[in-house]
Amino acid sequence: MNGLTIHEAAPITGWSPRMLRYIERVGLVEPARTAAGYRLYGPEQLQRLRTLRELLAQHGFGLAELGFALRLRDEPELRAAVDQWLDAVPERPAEVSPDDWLRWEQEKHQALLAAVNLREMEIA
Amino acid sequence: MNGLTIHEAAPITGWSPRMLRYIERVGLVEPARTAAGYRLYGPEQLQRLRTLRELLAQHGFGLAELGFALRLRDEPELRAAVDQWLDAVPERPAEVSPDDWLRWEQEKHQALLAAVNLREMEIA
DNA sequence: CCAACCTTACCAAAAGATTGTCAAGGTTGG
DNA sequence: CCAACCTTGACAATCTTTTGGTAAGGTTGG
Repeated sequence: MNGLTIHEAAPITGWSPRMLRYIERVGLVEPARTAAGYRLYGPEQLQRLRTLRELLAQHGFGLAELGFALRLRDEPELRAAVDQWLDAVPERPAEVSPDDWLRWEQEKHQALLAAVNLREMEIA
Repeated sequence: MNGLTIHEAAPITGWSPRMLRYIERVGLVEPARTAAGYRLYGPEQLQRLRTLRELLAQHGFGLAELGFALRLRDEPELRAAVDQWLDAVPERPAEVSPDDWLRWEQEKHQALLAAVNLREMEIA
């Protein structure tokens, strides 16, 4: 039996047994298992669980956010989509010429009508 | 008046005025302002708001998660802390020698006692 | 074999995120 | 100046996430 059971690991790490299972389901800190399926927390896992407490406490975020950060590094497609959206047009809207703005103003009413049409299409 | 007001931008983007303010508070899509403080949505913001709809719908996550991804790129300290935690010991716990495991087993009882002491210190 | 563990799977309370609505007040175009 | 916008802020309904508990059943050490 090379590791601590969930009820032994709980008081050491500061998490409840319930939360240790939850943390595992989110994908952070996955302990080894015995042949029968019992969780076994080794030194690495215990250390990780302790630092996890500090990490969440010091910067103000939760398990969901950290789980999302994990997804971002595990799923390249997701990472790419998010990065692409975040990278888009962060610059000042100053490079638009007066002509463009004029055209924009003229198309404003048109755009509103288009939106109404879109709404109707969604309803139908 | 180079841009759409919040009630004009709403039907075009598919978000409600309330949500446009919420999206701004999360840090995604911040429109320009008039001297009096009125929000002005330009072509970039409108495009961003439309793609935001798709992004959230296609991959299953919400504004909070995307807001956290934004924080990760805006706050280097946060990024470093999260990366450091996620990078830690992802390898199999197979490199531990039997001697180490023996020592670990012997220290197990000791660790539990230490945990109890810690608990008492927190209470006091 | 039995007491004391462990497992998964639910139900539900507490907390947080999302969304609407309303109130009090400032801005603007005619 | 007035109607029709806009602003921020607060309260609240709703939905999801977080957390605890409990039930039904398998595992283990003595």
